[in-house]
Amino acid sequence: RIRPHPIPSASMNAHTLATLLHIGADPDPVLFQTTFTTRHVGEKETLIRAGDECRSLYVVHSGFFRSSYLDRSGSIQGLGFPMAGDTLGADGLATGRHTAEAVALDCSEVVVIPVAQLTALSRSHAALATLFYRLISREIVRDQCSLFLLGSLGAEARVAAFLLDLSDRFSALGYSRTTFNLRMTRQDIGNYLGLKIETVSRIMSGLSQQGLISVHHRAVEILDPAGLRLAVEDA
Amino acid sequence: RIRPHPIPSASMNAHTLATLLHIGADPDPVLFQTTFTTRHVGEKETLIRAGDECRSLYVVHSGFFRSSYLDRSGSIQGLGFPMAGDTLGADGLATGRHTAEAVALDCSEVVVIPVAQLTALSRSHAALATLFYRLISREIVRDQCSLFLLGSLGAEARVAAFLLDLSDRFSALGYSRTTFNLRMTRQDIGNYLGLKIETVSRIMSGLSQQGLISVHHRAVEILDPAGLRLAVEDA
DNA sequence: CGACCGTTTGATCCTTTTCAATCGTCGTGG
DNA sequence: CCACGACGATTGAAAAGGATCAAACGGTCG
Repeated sequence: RIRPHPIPSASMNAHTLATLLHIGADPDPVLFQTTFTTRHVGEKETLIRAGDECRSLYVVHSGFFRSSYLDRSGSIQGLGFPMAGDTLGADGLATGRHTAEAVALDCSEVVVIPVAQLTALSRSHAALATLFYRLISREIVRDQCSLFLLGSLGAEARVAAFLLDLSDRFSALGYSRTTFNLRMTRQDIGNYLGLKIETVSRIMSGLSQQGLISVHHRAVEILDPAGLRLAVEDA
Repeated sequence: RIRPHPIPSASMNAHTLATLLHIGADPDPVLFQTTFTTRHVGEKETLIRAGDECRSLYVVHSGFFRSSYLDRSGSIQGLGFPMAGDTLGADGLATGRHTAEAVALDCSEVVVIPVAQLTALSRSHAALATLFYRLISREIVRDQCSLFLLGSLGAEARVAAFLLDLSDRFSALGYSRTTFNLRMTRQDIGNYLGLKIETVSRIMSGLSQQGLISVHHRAVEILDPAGLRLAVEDA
């Protein structure tokens, strides 16, 4: 599906990028001089395909993605739902080829960081090198949290934790902490949490009946955050 | 437990490090000049504690580790069993504090890469920057594979995949691909695979009865690698 | 030799999956 | 504008997979 209108292209300086990433950076003039281009990604468009050569990293500027790992045998494992400030493609640096794919669930915009610039800029400016290392390391922390979710928590706790995580992230971006629309399908949630979609649906209903949330398809309202946190803990 | 004899300390140049990591590097003379110190870690000694300030990354030179994520509520999630060539501590770069701990299961030796040198060397030598980025990115790939294990595979498949992974890694280090001793307890395996120790034990016995492996406590022999791979696939 | 720690095995319970059917919503075309 | 069709979501009942509880076994170290 080709976008009918010209693809908007803009640029962003490194200091703004650091702000977007919530990574504190000294107001080094070089950070203002260094700019990256941004790229538009249409809804349902695949930004990164598994097996692709890794030419750039991407930092989400706006929009919403789904990233997932594809096994040769066809089964899929959701890895996360990156949104503004999150990084895409850091898995590709290791071997030069991406192992995970990234699809936009919303019309989105990403900051493009060519790998060539990654090393070139690391070389010229220590502040940028630090920025990049933190960027990539954050992916590790995020993945390890997900591992904890999948390995140690029961189904209800996983869903509760998932909703609380979304709540926090939306809130951090200035959206409502309590009321939001899920951009992903139940299938996507299931793939991410290691649950079948019936289970996800059932547990959503269960949390609703407990009065912790209110759900209508993709519209979610968090009624009792403390209660949800409790549902995560005691599992 | 204090080691009674003096702690051996040596150094390793960056080219040797790149070789250890199986990361191809041009024989740049600067790689030979740049050296890192190594550090001994005694059996059961904790190299990295969750919450510690992140001063260095470590690359395992010899030995065997267990790394795990600790939740505030006390529950634990195994993250992996790093051995020679694997990296420890890359989670700490994001915030400056480690979120995961690393314990030596064997008497081990690690190459120390101070974070200060990480940026300094990235600045002076592009080849080293590339090396470091690959190093850290590889952790992401590894974690994402684990996510797939936990999210998409059943208990038997997880154990089978775990054994095959160990087999590959031991083989890559020059040890036997078919016969090896597990350095970790069933509990450690369970924490890593998101299974209870009884389940791990039962499945080991099951694989043994199917003639795929032979187990006696921690001594494992892989009798039918293809069969094991099959056990991973069809789950 | 005896105590302890890690492992194995069995029986039962609980959670999640599976299979199946229905409902609701949105988009399309009559 | 309404009807239809497609897809996603929900719900129920039965089955499977792990967890839990409980007990015994085996090796190691004092």
